[in-house]
Amino acid sequence: MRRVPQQARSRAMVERIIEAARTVLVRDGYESFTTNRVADEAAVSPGSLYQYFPDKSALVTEVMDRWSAEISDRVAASLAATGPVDVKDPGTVRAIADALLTAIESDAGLLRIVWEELPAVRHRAAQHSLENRVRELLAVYLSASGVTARDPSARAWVIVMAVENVAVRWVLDQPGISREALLDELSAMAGGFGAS
Amino acid sequence: MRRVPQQARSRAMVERIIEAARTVLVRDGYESFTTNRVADEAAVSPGSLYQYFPDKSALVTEVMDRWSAEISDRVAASLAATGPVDVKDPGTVRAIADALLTAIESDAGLLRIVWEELPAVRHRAAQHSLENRVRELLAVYLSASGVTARDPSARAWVIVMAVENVAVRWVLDQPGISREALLDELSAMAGGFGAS
Amino acid sequence: MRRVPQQARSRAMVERIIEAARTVLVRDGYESFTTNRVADEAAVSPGSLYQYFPDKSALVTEVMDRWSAEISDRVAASLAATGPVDVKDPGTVRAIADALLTAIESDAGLLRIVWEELPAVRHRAAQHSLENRVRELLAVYLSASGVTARDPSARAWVIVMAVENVAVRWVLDQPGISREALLDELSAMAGGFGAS
Amino acid sequence: MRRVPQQARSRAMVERIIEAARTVLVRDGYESFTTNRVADEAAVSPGSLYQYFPDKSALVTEVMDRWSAEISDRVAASLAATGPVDVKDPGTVRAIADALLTAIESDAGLLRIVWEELPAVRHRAAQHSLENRVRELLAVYLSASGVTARDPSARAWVIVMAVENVAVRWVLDQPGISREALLDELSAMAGGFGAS
DNA sequence: CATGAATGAGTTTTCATTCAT
DNA sequence: TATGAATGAAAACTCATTCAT
Repeated sequence: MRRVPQQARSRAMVERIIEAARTVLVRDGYESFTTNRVADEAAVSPGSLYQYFPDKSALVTEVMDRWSAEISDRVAASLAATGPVDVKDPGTVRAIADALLTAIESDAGLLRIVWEELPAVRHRAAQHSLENRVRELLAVYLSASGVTARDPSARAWVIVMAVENVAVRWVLDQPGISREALLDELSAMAGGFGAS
Repeated sequence: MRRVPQQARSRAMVERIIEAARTVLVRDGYESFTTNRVADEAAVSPGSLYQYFPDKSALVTEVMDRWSAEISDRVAASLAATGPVDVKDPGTVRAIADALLTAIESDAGLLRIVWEELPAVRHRAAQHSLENRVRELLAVYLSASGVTARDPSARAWVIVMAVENVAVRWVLDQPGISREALLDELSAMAGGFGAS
Repeated sequence: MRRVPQQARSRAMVERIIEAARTVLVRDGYESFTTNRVADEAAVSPGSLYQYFPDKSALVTEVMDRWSAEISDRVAASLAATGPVDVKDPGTVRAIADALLTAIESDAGLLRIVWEELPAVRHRAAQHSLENRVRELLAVYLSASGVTARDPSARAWVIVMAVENVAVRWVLDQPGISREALLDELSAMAGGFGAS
Repeated sequence: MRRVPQQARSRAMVERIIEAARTVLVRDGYESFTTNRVADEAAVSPGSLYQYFPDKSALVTEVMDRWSAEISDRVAASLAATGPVDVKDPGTVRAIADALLTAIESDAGLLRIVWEELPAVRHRAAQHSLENRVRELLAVYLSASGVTARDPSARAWVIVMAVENVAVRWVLDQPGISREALLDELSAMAGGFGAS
């Protein structure tokens, strides 16, 4: 029998549980997300689950926190890969939207759960992390670019909401629009304000 | 004891149940939405409830169907009140967005439940009716106006999604932006495409 | 199939549950007193139990309330059977103690549970009903008789406690003392104060 | 690292555990008395606890045995301090009751748990040690004094029970009677028998 | 010996649904 | 048809106890 350091053992167990939670969430949906089912899926006893998470919602929160961290990482990675963001360039919005799409496309299953099944009230923080990420990114561009509006913060808010929600819906609803066409429209939408 | 025609009695009962369901949904949230509670609220026995609805989710579906019909009606009513929609007028988007806001503002409580608490999977049809309504309206404008795009249907889809989601989030999140400013931004967003 | 009026049906069920609770309490003790076990014993589903009692402790409370009412009734009945209580008569204490013994002897099983197993904190009211009963009865005698003390209320309290506890311990511990001898001692104890 | 003889280490561990058990019992009550909590409080692993105690109830028993030994010691100490017990002196009962009060007052917290929360069945021996102690003491006095009764052992039993229970209730219920008044009544009660 | 992670049967309670009346 | 008492499977969570290290 292999020697496994304690630390490693518990880490492995936590990982197994979180992984199982994610699986159950995506496979069965939030209404069927039971602590017992997660324990089953993780091949772990219900008691063990409660040694690492104070209650069911802590489990969900953890899954969501990880998911939002992943999104952030992926957005950052995509942007880095695209090269430096020139804040004056109207292509910026496109790059950001592109990065965002890349990030959320990678786990559409969980995206659907987060967006459509989780009771928002209970998980607002993690749920809005996407928003925050997009807001941060666009804020830089918007303030730097020549875009003007009577109420700049209103404009920023509207653009963030629009880009975020349209991107999510495109991934979830598969409306038969090409990725390129979508990006075209999104940058037109944000950039077009210039003419207003 | 007055004789009440069966048909009428049943109709009244169904109405009472649906009304109670809506009340419970808005007052207590979806997590506390139990068939027993609805029966209580309707002053009806649980057994009766099951005489008209095969299961709990049918009840929710019915509430949502009615709600989306109301939204449609209100949008139509608002537009009618504003006067005829001139399809060439860039003010059209503003009018539509205005009508949409008016419609959803009138029952923000239920809007929140529908948007943030209901498991979307089970009620996709009703939930998407808003989109369909807006899509129909904008489709007319977009096709008639000079707005051109490489992919007109993509453009329409994006605008619909953007307007709808931004409007809903504005109502639910109360982001401290005036109604007028919001409408300004929304029409700029849609209209701005012209320059693209 | 016999027609049973609703009212009668639920009454019967409540009775079955309370009876089962009492049985389980006496047979298995408080630590094994489970809602599921009570439901089993009553041949009723756990759900039914909760239709009549808000929680486990309400069940216990009900059993205890009934038990203390029974005790009261039996004490009253015994005293009535003995004939009128002459408040000046030193035999009064004996009569009261006798009545008390008769009352608690009739359900020594439950007496043991109440006295030795129930967490006092949670059921103080019902648990002290014996005390109250004894206090009331003796209060009349003590105030009317020539018994004097520097602090009459202290004397009353001491006698009540002594009679009550000694009687209970005699029933529960079966110390090999005859009923008559016990009554002799108790009245000597209370009456003897006269000489102090 | 200092070498600690095994024996000594185990003794220290046992002590720590028992001490922790007592603390938890008094601080949190019997319903919250869990082996894990005791282990925590003792800064010891649950596994270690089970190396010295076969199960939870053995732990409780040990705490109670120690407690009753302490009571005995304190009673003895109080009596010793008061001076020699003159077996003919009617003040003897007073001295004994006084000693008893002193003993149980010193740890009213644990007294309450023992008297009101612990399932008596499981710990009868320890719980009755108080009685035994008092019985022994009073037995000497009663047999030596001129007190006569038809059944002397019955009389002894009654007095022991009365003194013990009244003393305990006085400590736990705080009935607003002075210590002196209580002692007066107790000795009157026991001594008054003389007149019977 | 000591550890403490892991266990899993068991606890209280809920609620969608049924069915005899 | 309407009732509502009854159901019972299942949920979240606990805790005395074990055993590999």
